[in-house]
Amino acid sequence: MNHNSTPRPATARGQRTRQRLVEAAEAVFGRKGFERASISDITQQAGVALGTFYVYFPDKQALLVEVVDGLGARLRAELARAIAGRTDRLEVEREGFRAFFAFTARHRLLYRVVRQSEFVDEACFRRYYRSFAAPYARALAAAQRSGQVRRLDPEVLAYALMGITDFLGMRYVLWGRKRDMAAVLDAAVELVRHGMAAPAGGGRPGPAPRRARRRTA
Amino acid sequence: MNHNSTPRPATARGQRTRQRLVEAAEAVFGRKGFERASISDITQQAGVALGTFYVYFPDKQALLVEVVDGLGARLRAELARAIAGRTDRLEVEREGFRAFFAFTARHRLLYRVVRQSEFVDEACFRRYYRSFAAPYARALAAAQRSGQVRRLDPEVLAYALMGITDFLGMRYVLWGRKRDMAAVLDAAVELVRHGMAAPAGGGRPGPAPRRARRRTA
Amino acid sequence: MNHNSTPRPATARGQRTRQRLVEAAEAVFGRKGFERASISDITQQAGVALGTFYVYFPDKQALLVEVVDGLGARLRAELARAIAGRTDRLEVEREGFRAFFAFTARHRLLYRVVRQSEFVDEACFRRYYRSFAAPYARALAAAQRSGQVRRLDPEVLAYALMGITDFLGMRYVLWGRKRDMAAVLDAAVELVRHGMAAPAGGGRPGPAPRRARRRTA
Amino acid sequence: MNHNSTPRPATARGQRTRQRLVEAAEAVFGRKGFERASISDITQQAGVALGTFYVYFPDKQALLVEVVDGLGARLRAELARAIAGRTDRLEVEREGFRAFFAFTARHRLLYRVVRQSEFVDEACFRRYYRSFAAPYARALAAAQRSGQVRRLDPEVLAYALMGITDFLGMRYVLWGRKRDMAAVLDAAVELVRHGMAAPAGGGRPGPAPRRARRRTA
DNA sequence: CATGAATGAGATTTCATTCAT
DNA sequence: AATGAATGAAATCTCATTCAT
Repeated sequence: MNHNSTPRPATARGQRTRQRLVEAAEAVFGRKGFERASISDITQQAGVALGTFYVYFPDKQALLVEVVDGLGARLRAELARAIAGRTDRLEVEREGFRAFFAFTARHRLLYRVVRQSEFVDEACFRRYYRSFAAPYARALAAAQRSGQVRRLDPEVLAYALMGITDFLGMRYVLWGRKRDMAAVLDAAVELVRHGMAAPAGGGRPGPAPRRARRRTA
Repeated sequence: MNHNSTPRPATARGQRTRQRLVEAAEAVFGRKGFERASISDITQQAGVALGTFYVYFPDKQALLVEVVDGLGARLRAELARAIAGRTDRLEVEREGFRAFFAFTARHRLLYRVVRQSEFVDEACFRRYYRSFAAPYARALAAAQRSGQVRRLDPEVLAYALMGITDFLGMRYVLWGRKRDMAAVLDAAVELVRHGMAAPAGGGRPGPAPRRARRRTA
Repeated sequence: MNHNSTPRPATARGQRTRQRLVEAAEAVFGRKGFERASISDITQQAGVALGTFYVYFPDKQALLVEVVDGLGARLRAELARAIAGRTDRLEVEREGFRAFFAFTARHRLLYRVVRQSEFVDEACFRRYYRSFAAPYARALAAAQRSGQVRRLDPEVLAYALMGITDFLGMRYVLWGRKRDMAAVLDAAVELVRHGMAAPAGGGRPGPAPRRARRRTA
Repeated sequence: MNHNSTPRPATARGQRTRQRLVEAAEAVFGRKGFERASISDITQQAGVALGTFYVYFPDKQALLVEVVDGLGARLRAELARAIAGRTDRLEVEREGFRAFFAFTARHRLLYRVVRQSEFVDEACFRRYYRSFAAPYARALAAAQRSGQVRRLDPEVLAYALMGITDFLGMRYVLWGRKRDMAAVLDAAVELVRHGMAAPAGGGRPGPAPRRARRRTA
């Protein structure tokens, strides 16, 4: 599943140069956007000459694909680490959300880079989301079989949960600094656990929405 | 630089020309994407000379902003029409989802246009989502006060619900033709209503995920 | 000697509009330079519509010519007023210098407008300077005949004196605010009167350069 | 915006190309004027592709500045050569005038280039004149201390002398072919030496203005 | 491997001028 | 007389890509 056409560099020096370019591209694509980022921006950021780019990549698009695929892989690894060993599905959801927000906070450009790919290489863009959705749906299906999770189409459920995470990350990690992420996390998990319908007998004015118990940043 | 340098046209003829440009831009941006669409593409589509563009807009970006704002206004109007007169909050959610999917299906290209704006005029992009989130959160808060909706931070709830809709629209309206939207709608509403936790006593292998009762396309 | 081709407007309203355009052009040409000033800049400054320009002038160049000719005429009139009735040639020089500096201070854009014409209509540019030089040279020749002025080619003398005035105006009226113009005037007149050779017997360190007796700005 | 965005070329080939562009610009700016000269004119004259221009200069303005600065440096060098070794101040003035006229005659078009800079980069324009005025004034001050020159503010004197040269150059080198430059030179030097006041006892009709003894072209 | 000069197609943008009203 | 919409030629500037070293 190698989606670009240039072979891996033969020498260790080449490996390093290539890596520098990928990292530079992540920063530059995130900052300026794909179209506005020039190859020259990237090579300057990487500290190599312009022509060096074409030693490693056939064109700008290939580099974006590599960056997006790489970001996806890293995020998947981080999520796997966060939920490793847990069996309670709602625990898993909570820790998955938390890990995603943390990753987003550390890589604030992630969204922009991934989203750019929609207009450059749609296959890459879809692959990104599918690479999360597929195992997610499988895990949800397993949890349904074990009776932990309501019987809904697992793929629909997976995309719905990803949508929640994505939008809350955008709104509260990327845009907002005003709000305690722990409260957002609690609210999201509560929604996911119980749905938005008020608990039975809840017609009378209840207490104010639960505020976060400070747990983590 | 000057955000108000092009005044509204003084004559009816000017109004018409301007409108032609906006409509042409919707088509061209949707078809080619913002960056790949040239001013010349737009003026050709509109049937006017290249220079005419600059009579009405300072640059391509200004036109994108106008298109995105207009699109948001139309979608908001459609949503308002869809839920008009309904009082049951979960009915409102269902009809809102349905209307959103229908709108998306009719303007599949414009989904892309909105997303492109993130890299062109981020304020416009955020404004787009906020213009939905703000009234959404207010409506949810009202439904909480009337005891229909669980007490969660209304804005968080609004963004979570928008995330669900957005991702399901992307996955099943834009990408997938394979699946019956009614089933997706049902699953989403069920999730929203009850959450994902299995109903009490649901340990035994239940029936397969519910398939949609055919209602709408 | 009408150097442009459009006839005078027939109505009083037309006269006024035309005059507004000339005045606007003076300001705009001075501020932005001829090439960077657009017809639209001028008509906006004048408060008329774009098309109105072509009612009165065949093109931008004709307007510059009119502005330059007009400025020359006004300056000549002012100089004539300043020296009227004086017979002592050095008095005349002093008052001429003074009037020029005063005019320049009031019309700081004069230089820029006149100088622009060199690249637009060289005939106009030369005419500007010749219209000063010719009577100047005649007056100097007369003063030579009456024994007031050293016998040098009067035209050379005229251009030399104009050069002095022009450069001192540029340096001290346009660029510099640090210096008292009266001192500059005194120094210029002293140079013109006696030349720069030190007075006989002036080998020893003389007094510091004469400072201006405050007379006028 | 970035005034240093184009670094010096790294290779000898680059140096040569850059130099070719500067020389082409001198020719083209002189021939057509700054505004009427297009980048394409310059690159064609230099025999390189259009895009090559932007490898070495951020815009046309930067090239003009380079041309003007270079021109000033060359003229200063020529003046320095012309007066080297002379101690008599009036000899220095005469030789300076002569060198200036000769330079102007050889680079008649570049006179225009310098003047254009006023409307493109005023700092450059002022720098041009100041770079002559400052050492000129210092030299005059020294000559005053040694008793050769009348005590007048040296900077005023410098600008006055530059004005004389400039206007005589314009009138007799650029415009006029009718007159022998040696006569102009003589008259200028005589004015500078003695001033315009008639010598004592000069009331009677003297001889006609001295005609040039043929010395130089 | 690495370099950076060179290219030229293509995009944006400006604006003098025309013209129907 | 006055208007302002419309034009399209021409200019500037960008940049992915090639290539000789």
